[in-house]
Amino acid sequence: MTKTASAKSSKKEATYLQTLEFKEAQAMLFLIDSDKTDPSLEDILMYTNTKDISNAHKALFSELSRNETLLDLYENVDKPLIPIVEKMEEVGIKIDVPYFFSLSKKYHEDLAILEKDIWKYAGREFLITSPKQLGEVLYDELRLGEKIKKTAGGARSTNADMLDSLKAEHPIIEKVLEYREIQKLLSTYIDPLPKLIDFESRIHTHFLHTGAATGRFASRDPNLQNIPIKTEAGAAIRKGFVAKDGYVLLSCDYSQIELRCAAILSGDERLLETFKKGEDSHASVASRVFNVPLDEVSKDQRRIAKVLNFGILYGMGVNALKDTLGSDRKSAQEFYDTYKKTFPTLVSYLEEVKMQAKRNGYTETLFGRQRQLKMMRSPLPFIRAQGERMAVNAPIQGTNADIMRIALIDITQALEEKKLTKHAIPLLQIHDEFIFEVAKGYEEQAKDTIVSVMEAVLKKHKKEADLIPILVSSEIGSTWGDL
DNA sequence: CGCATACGCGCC
DNA sequence: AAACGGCGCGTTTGCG
Repeated sequence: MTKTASAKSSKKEATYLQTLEFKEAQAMLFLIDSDKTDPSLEDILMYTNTKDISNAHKALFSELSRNETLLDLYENVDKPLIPIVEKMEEVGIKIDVPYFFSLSKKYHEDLAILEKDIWKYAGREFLITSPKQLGEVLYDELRLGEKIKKTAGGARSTNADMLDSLKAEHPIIEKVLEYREIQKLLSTYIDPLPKLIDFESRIHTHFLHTGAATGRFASRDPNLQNIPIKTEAGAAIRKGFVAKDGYVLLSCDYSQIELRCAAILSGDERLLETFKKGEDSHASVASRVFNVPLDEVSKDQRRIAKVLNFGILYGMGVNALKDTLGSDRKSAQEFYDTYKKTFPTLVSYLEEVKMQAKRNGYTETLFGRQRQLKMMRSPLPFIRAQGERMAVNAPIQGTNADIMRIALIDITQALEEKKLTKHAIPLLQIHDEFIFEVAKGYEEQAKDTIVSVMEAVLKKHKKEADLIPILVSSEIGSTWGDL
């Protein structure tokens, strides 16, 4: 059997010769204890106090069977998902290798120029990739920055936020930021990815179905869930992910899914209403918080509402709000208070989640997936606060993750029923979206099938939660960058 | 030399 | 002071 499966599938020697039995055991253990992310064989044997995977599997199934909800999740969601995800890994996604090479050449040249510029400004050569050395140059030698935030380890921070605030003080800053961006793209994506291709120029990630404590997948070796998109230089990388000849790429993503989950879980009427009406949710929230008509919401008001919306999902405090908005403490506090006053049911829901987490030691998603949060009972206030933030986020992120899992199963079934299995093939899952490879001529049929299945997940599996429309937007293109 | 850690940063 | 949830991964640095 897979004796060879390395202990913690350690970075270097990860062997992925994992049996179905092992993966099922992982899935069961993860449903029982969300902290057992990507459990190793040893973890599983240890937990079940058994000597082989077969007995461990039996033991886990027997324990899982004592909880109807978790057993249901296992039988109908996590277990059937295993072969589906395995198939996605096997298929992989094609990349345009010559294109990656040309990007590499260009960016390495850019990098060399930036390096020279930076050394010139610094008055000496140093390792720009070393935060320690960069800190010495900026803060000791060039004497930039008055009040420098410290890192967790006590060093003067040189992160992008810090550098941004120093931009006006010295031209070296902008160059360093550029250098960092290009260096990141080269070393993490552009240069490593082409080394990973198979005979068809396809690369194969490994999805960890027990990868994140909330129920999300993780993607590893390589991680294809963090391919750049934000900056122009980064987005260029997505153009290197392509459909094979005769096919196109199709992306289908849930829009505002986490905020919709928050609306459903909380039952907050005002939040639900913005989705019922199909409004731009950030603008709509802005209109309510700032008490202005929807069509008079300013750009800045919308921006603030967006930060508030996201902040709520993450358990953000006033301090973080202030930093994110770049505003003063007083107005941050006002925004925060007004938001809470505007969505009282949402706030009381979040309080309820924290209390439940403290009482039970775990949170639950809409579908009953648990996240363990024993830390809620810690004597240390900081740990408890951290637990509260996790507690607030876990049901929201986790419900989204459940919906994605169920959607993938339903999509697979629908494609089989419509005889589209060979013409529309799922390649990637990226938390709120799927990427498919679709045969030319089948674009519309595949898109319609997938979108309607995705939009129907809640009303099909959770009728009582069918409160607002769940919308999916889709794009078709010959490269990922076109989506 | 390999390994763990700190730091930083890519994505949702 | 401490920073808003969930991940994976690159480079540097110090250690055994």
